[in-house]
Amino acid sequence: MNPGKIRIKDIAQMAGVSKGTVDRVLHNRGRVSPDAYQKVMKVLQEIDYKPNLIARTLSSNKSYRIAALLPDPANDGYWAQSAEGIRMAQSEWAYYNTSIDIYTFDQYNKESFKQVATNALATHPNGVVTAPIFYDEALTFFERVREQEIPYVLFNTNIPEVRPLTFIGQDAYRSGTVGAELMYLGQQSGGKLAVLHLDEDFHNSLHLLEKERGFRAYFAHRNTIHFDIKEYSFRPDEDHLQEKIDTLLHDDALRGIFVSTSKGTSVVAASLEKSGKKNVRLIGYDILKDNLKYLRNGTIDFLINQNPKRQAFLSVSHLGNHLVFKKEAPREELFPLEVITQQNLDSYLNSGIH
Amino acid sequence: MNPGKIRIKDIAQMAGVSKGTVDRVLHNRGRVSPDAYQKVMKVLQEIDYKPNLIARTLSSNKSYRIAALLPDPANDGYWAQSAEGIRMAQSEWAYYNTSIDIYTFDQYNKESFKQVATNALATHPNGVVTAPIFYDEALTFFERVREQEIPYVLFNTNIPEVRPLTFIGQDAYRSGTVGAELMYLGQQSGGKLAVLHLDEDFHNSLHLLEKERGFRAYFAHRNTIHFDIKEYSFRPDEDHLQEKIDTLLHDDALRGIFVSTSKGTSVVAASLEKSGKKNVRLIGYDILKDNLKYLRNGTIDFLINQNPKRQAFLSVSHLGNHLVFKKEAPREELFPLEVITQQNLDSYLNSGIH
DNA sequence: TTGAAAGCGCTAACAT
DNA sequence: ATGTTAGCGCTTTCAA
Repeated sequence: MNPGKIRIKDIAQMAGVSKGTVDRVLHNRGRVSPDAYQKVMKVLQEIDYKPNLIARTLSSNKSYRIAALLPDPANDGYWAQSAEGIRMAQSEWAYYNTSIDIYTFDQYNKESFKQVATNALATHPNGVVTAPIFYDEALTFFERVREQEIPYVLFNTNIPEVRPLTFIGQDAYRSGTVGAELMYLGQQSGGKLAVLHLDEDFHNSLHLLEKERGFRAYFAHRNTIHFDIKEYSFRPDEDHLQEKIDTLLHDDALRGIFVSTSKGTSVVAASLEKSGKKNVRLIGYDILKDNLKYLRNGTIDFLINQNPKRQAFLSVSHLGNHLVFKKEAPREELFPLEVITQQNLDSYLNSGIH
Repeated sequence: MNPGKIRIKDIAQMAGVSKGTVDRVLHNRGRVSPDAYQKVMKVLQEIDYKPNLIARTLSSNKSYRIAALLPDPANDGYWAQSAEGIRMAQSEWAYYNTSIDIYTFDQYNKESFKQVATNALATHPNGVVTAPIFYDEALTFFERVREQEIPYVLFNTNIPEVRPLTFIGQDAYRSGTVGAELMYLGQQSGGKLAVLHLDEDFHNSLHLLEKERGFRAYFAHRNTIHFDIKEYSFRPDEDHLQEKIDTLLHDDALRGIFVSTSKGTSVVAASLEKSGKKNVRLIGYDILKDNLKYLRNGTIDFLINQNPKRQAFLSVSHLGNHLVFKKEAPREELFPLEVITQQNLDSYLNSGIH
């Protein structure tokens, strides 16, 4: 049927040992004499052995449980998309005896994260995927996860110090330079620009700071361009938030606003639309329901897509491949910085996840 | 281990028959007494049996050959990327006893395609993936393929009439409107625009015509914008090609050029750079080596990414899943229309295929 | 018409 | 340290 295919049995024959020995060498299970080891390795080097993953999976007949921790998707379009990605992964991995348990926590409440994380860990999952939005709490959590030797994948926010199996996300600094580039496109130099962060825990959100740094660097490196760039940061539950944004829009010298979060984007867009100003460029993040109408009617000029659905989906994929198929996962996978405009929006909405 | 899972053995037990009988019922193989049939069906109706696809695949121990037909990647950056995608698919699917044979033909020679297609079909592959760039020849080819009941996937160029298992590509019309949008960004109305096709067989290339149609439609729908849009089409081996392009660039009223093919993009960029003109916007296709430097130095303003590598890779994936795992493939998968700029280019170059 | 059994390639437990 | 063997769930062949 498949003449070219080399099986463990064949390797054993070629090396003059038994299947068991080959298996031990392949998986570094030890209990192999140096002599036998050499013989097997020699054969392995000569041929390109590709294990039959189907047989491997069937044989080991293991089932895996992956715990996925993410902020509550209710009332939050961004995390809703992440959750959607996890759900797609669920049905995909069901074929491989791998289930994904979703644990959601309150994105505004660190205690809630700690609680949920403890619960998740108590079930002794075989792997963990998380969007570690609380820095300190994530550190202690992953210390415990690592103690139990459970592999874990991070998405959305990176914490390199915890050395995850994989990080899935974007380069925040470059994201900022892309924002700046889109801001400058066809514009004239001069006037004011605002960088606006709308986040619960801004000063702990390294990636938002990085976006801003990138945004500023773009202009700083071009000395023919001069903008007065101001930073504003607010909390979603801040008092008089809407008024504060209205006020900053009032400035007639304002030429553009770069909003670093998806939820901030629609909030600012609402104000901007209300103000009736046509000459303020607005750049924000993500293809969320709340953002769509503003992009369509031109209030938002560009969105940068962080692709939360795919981030979540791929996080599970990498972890699943690691557990089930023993494939090695990349240390990190940085998504492209997708620019969404009125005209290409639908092509993104209609495209699948694969 | 996996308590919820029902196996054929379990069904047999419940129905009071043997595994073999259940299998015969499941696959309508006949040779089952009405009585036994009833008993099995009754159980099947009560439970939700999901066959273990892994076991099925291993057991049937089939191997599959997929024939991939595409233009010769030598000296063509675009098709080189497609070929790269096929090669990645090769190593991916080698795990599943599925090999992919690559057949390349001369993209400027229909006879070559016919010849190669005949050769490929003569090997009786289990599936075919093709970029059907020659319309008429593709029609007759797929007629023969269908006669042999071999499933086939198209990518790059769609021919809906041949009803492929799946089409992988982009919406060419929308691609044109995206090009137009990028052309208009921050520009003032008035002046001339050029749509340039550089293709061997332009009038047979429906998708290039569609791009142009989309490009024009964008402006036609906005009656505040007025551009004089001219179409030029050349063959890559056309006499005095470079001079002709130089000439059209000479026009001082020219404000922008939309090039509908990837190879055309770098050709025009070379002329444009040489001309020293800074006020002509250039929009083209694809992240090819030849295009990169022009995007980096600002000669090319935007690229629209068709993602040939991923198109090819996914074509094989869908076909492979169909053959090996009996998964159903989507009728078509349209890729997002990705906008590539100076700043987000690297994020695309660095990102993987998954 | 039916049941029993071999086997797909790999893993892992079990003798030796 | 090494070889043998019993599965994993399904397909398919072979007796009965």
